Amino acid sequence: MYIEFRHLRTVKAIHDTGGVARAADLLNTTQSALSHQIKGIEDQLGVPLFVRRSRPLKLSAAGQRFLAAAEAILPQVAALEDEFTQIAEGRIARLHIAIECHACFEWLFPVLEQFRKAWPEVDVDIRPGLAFDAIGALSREEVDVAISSDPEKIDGIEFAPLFDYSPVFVAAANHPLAARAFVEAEDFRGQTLIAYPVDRSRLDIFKLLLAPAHVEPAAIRRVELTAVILMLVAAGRGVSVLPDWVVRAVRKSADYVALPITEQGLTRRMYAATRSEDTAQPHIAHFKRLARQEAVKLQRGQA
Amino acid sequence: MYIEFRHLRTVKAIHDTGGVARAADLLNTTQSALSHQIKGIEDQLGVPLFVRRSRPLKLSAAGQRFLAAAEAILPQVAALEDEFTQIAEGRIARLHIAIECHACFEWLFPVLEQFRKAWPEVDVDIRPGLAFDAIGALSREEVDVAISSDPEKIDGIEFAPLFDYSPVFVAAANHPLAARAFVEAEDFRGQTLIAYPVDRSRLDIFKLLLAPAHVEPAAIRRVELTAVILMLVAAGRGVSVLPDWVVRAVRKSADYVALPITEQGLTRRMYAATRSEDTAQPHIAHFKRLARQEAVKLQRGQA
DNA sequence: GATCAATATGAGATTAGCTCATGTATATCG
DNA sequence: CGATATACATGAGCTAATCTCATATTGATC
Repeated sequence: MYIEFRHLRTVKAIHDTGGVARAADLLNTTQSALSHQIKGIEDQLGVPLFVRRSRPLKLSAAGQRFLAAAEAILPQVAALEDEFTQIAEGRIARLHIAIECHACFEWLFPVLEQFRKAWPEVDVDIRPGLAFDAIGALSREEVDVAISSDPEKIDGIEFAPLFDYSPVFVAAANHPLAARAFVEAEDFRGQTLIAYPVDRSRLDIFKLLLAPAHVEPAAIRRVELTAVILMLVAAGRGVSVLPDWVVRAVRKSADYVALPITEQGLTRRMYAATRSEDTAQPHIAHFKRLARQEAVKLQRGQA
Repeated sequence: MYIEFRHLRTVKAIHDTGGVARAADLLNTTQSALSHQIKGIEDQLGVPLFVRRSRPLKLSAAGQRFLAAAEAILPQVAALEDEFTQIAEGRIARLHIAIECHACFEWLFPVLEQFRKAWPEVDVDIRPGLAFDAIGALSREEVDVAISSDPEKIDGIEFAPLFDYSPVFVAAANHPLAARAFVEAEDFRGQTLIAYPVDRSRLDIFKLLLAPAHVEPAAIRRVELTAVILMLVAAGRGVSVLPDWVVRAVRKSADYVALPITEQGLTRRMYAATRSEDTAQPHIAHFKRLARQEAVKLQRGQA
C-alpha cells in the first residue's frame, strides 16, 4: 500500500474531530474502514502515527509530521479539483489566438482588452509565432482561436466570418502609379514589394493576383511592422499591399496613396476559426461577437 | 473516481516520456492500465487532459494545469515518504524532554548542545511546562524523555538512573543556622523557604523531610530562577534547599553557606524516563550516555 | 493509400478497500 | 475500586475499482 490522498484525509479528519468514529462520520465511511486504513499506512511507513495509550487517539510525533504534510497537500488537491469544476463549467478557460494575418494584431488587441474585462478568469494571449500553421496549431490545441482568411474544410474546425476587407495597393504619393485609378498584376512587374515576412502563399497579393497572373515583382522586402512598411512606402523604397482598414487605421498622410487592385477591387473575408467542440462555449462566442463589433468600427475607419 | 496520486504520476509520466507506452514502462504497468486511467480522470473531471488529434498524445490546456499541480504535489509526497523512511530507520527523530526538576535545565542544556552535534536530524527541545505530569506526558508521547527523581512502576515506561545528588540547605553566611554542621526538619520552623514554583509534592525538602516530620515553614516564597534564589538567600530573605550540584555549579560565594540536611545527609537519584519501545533507539541511548557523562562532571563541580 | 506505431476498448481476473460483526482496551461513574 | 460505557482493533466475506490480456481503432509516415 502506498500513501494515498485518503490517508491524508483520514489522519487530518481524526485529528480535527478528535476521534476515529467522528472522523468516519465526517468522511462518510465507517470507523472500521478508517481503523484498517490507519493500520495500513502505519505498517507501510513502519511508524505508528497515533498513540494507542490514550483513548481519544492522539497523534504521535511522526503523526504530527504526517498531518503537517496533509495540511500542506490537501488544499492543493482541493484547489485543483475546484479549478477543474470551473474548467468543466467553462468559467475558467484559455483563449490563445493564432494570427495568420500579421496586421490583425492591430484590431485584435482592443478586442482582447474588452474581452479581458468580461472574462477575467480566462487566460488570454496572442501567439504571432504560429502564423505558418495557425489551423494546425488550433487542431493541436496549442491555441483556441485562429484568425485566418483561408477557410479550409477540416474536420472539427469551424470558420466564422468576421469581416470583409480589400487588399489595397499603397505607394508613395510621387510614385508613377499614384495617379492611376487602380492597379493590375502587370503593374507590379519591376516594383519592389514591401511585405510581411511570411510565406508568399499567405500574402493576399500573391495568392489573389500575382500567382495566377505569373507576375513576379523585381524584389520583395520583408518588414515586420505595419508602421514601418508605410514609412518605407512613403519614402519611395517600394510599394505594398495592405488591408484597406490597416491603411485607414493609420492616420491619413499625404505621403502615400492607396489604390484599388483591379478595376473592381479585391475582396477577402476574415474568419475566426475554432474547434467545433468549443464553438458553443460562451466565452468563445463572446469573443467572436466582440471581434465582429470591432470589425464594424474598422470598416468605418474609426479604429 | 477521485483524483489520486496515481493520476498525477501518470499524467506526469506521459508528459515526461512523451507517450503512454513509455510512461507505462516507467511506471511498471501496462499501456492499457494508463489508458484506462486517463479515461477515468477525464470522465471524472469532465475535461480531456490530452489532445487525441495528435499521435504522441499531447497535453491539452487543462492537462497542462493538471501537470502543473502534479509537479507541485508529487515532490511533497516524495519528501514525506523519504522522511518516513528516515523516521523508520531512526535517522529522523524527536527528543523532547520534560523536566520535573526545575534546576535540571542547567546541566541538561550542555547535554543537548552536544547531542545536537551528533544528531543534527533529531528535533530537540526542553518542555518545562510539563513539570506537573512529566511521566504522563511521556506516556502520551508529548515528550520522549522525562527527567524525574520519582521512579514509578508504570507499564511501558523505563527509568534509567543518571546520577545521585543531595538536596542541601542554603542560607546566608550570617544566618543563625549557618554555623551548624547540618540542619534538621525542626530548623525550618519559622523560616522563609525560597523554592521553585512547583507543587510541594515535587520539592525534595517537603517530600523527604518536612512532610514526614509535619513541619511547616513560616512562609514559602516562589522563585523561578536558581540564580535569583541564591541571590535572595545571600541577601538573607530566606533559606532554600537545592541540589548540591546546583550550589556547586554557581560560583562559590562567601555570601551563603550550604549545609547537609540531617546528620547523614539526604540522597536522591535522578532518572531519565523513556518509553520502553524507545529505549533501544540509538539516539535515546546516546542521549542517556551524554547525560550521565555530564552528571559526572557535575559531581566533580566542573560544570 | 498502404503500412506501422500508438492509443482505445472490452472482458475477465485480481486485489485493495470496505462493511458487518464482534473482540478488546481505555474512560468514567457510582 | 469495580461496573458500564465508549472507543478502537480485528477478522471474514464482499464489493468494486483497477489491472491485464487480447484485439480493435486511429493517426502518422513513406
